[in-house]
Amino acid sequence: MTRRRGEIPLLLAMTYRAMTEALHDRIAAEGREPLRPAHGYTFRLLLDRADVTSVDLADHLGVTKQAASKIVAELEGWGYVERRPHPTDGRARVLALTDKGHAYVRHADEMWAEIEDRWAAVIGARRLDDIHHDLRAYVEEVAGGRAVLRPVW
Amino acid sequence: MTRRRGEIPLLLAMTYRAMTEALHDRIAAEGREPLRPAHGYTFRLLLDRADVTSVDLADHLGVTKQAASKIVAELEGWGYVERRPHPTDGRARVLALTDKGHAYVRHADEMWAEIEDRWAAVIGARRLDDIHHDLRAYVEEVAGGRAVLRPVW
DNA sequence: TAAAATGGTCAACCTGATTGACTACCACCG
DNA sequence: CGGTGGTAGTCAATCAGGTTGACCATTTTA
Repeated sequence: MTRRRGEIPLLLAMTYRAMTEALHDRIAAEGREPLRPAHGYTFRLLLDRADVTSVDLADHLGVTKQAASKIVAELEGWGYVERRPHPTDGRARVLALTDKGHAYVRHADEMWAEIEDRWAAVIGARRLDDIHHDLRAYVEEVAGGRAVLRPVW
Repeated sequence: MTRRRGEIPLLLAMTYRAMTEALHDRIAAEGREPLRPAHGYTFRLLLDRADVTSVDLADHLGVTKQAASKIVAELEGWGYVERRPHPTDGRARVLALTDKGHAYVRHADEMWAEIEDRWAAVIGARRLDDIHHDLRAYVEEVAGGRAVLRPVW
């Protein structure tokens, strides 16, 4: 099949959209809280760093601190995240995953992995390695490694 | 670099997000109307089919007919789309691209192509062909070819 | 030919975001 | 010290894009 120049971005969107939908179907089937991508990106940031504040999160997600604060409030209400006093800065709060939060991340990772596996079953794991490499190359070399993850709207 | 299982969906999101941002920067730099992905998906549908109604568009975008109608109203206001009386159904209107709409699609295709080219410059056109093939395989074989394109959030 | 289904519009509301104003605290420089 | 400017976080108002629900006009079906 020949490729129309400029068609790739659309296919990326369709693929990611379909994968996200698959995940949300599973989350809904489990009767979980309506976790959105922003929540997932939040989890991932809290896993990577131990000193994250709301402002850091806002920056990471590419939203205002008010929006980030709302997300944190939701996650706190569901028991996935805690706000602890900052050790040295009396204004700030440090965000951290609770045990429940950690457990959820492991669970979500497994669901994503299974979704990815269905792709691997069609094209082969080797191909997926290549794609991984190529996507990283775009994000790092073309997009400058900026990891803003807010949804495309 | 070894690949963590389940990492691909996140990378897809980041890549698509970065590409979309690149496009929007260009659109903004040209001083154009704030066209969103939904507008682009609309153009593409109108290119493919000559008898599209608002309900068809709603279905294609995965939104309600009211939401689709608003999008059409915007595009009509900007002169990209026309609503013509339906030849046989007195209730319906047929949507069609104006000349300005067609010109914009050509322009947008070129912009997407250039964004894609920057990726090709890093990983090679051959790799991009493979990715094209693999993405299509996911969309068709795993996601069942459903082409709902509404944004992920 | 009456009843059900469909295309489209209007209006009210929901939600996730924004902007703007404000408080409390920190950091630096005189 | 101490005041001045910057920063973390909250509250409140508003916006934008979407939804639900009611409705009319037309078309399709029984």
